Amino acid sequence: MGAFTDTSTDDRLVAALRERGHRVTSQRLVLYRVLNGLARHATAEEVLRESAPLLPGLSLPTVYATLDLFDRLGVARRVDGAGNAVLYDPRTDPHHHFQCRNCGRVLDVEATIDQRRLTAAARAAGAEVDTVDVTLRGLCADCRA
Amino acid sequence: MGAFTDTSTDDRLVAALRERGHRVTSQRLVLYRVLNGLARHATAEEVLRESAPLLPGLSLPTVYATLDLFDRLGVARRVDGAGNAVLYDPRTDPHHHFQCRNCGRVLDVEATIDQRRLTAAARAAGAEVDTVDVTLRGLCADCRA
DNA sequence: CTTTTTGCAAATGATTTGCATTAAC
DNA sequence: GTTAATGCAAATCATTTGCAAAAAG
Repeated sequence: MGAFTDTSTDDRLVAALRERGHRVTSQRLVLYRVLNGLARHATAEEVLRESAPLLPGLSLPTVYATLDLFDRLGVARRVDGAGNAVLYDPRTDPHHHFQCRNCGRVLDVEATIDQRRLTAAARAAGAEVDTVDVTLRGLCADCRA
Repeated sequence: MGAFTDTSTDDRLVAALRERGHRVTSQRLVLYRVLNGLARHATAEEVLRESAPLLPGLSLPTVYATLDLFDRLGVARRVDGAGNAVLYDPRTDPHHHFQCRNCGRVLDVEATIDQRRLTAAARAAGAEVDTVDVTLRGLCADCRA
């Protein structure tokens, strides 16, 4: 069995797609497996590169559309890298990110914050908050050396 | 006296420039006054538009370079808008941002968080943290209607 | 004088769009 | 059958780069 062919998590994607009336396509299934198989933040280009052998003819516009759909469905997270390409994160559990100012690398930060005062302040301004993204910036271990 | 000609805050910029060995130029002074005069998040294009009458011949590359310098000097903040153009924020006091998923507008969030556990987690991974950016996302008051 | 900063024109590169074709349902 | 999803080629657009001229110290 090759890499990125595990189907054990398909159910979550299929359920999310059906719930919102989206179609279940082979592109969506494969991209979902690939992103989860990579188990790290990846760019659309990287996901395409890993998926191409499994889906001949797969195009970059489809990868972008699909990964953005995953973000909207809540089965992946879009991570906006300052200036750099957008990353897609297979993790959907609570965590945050550190981005190196020098090399651009993004690391997971295994800590959460109390968001109540933040969301309360935004709600006071009439806004409806659905996510809170926290990005720490600085120098990673490698770039400090 | 026209708009954006107040010189009362020049000292802060001049001190920051001198401290790091950068030159004091009319472009830097004017852009700093304009950004502070706008008193809100602005794109490089917007800053150029407001500054052009005061600095004939001012170019967009200079505006980008200058605003990024302000961010590095700590006299302004760079705010990365998801997908949209980067914004530059004249405020440097502690606050966070809300960005509308629909119209892209960025609002200030007048609340702070306890960053200790976040920075501790990043430091545990060998990283040196210098800033913590928090962005809330959702729908603004206008777009909810 | 020396070195940084600027302006201009052109390049870059990630992301998106229009449209005809294909595949889900 | 209908409608959404895909692939392709081309467009978009914020941002950056190379380089000669101008300005700061």
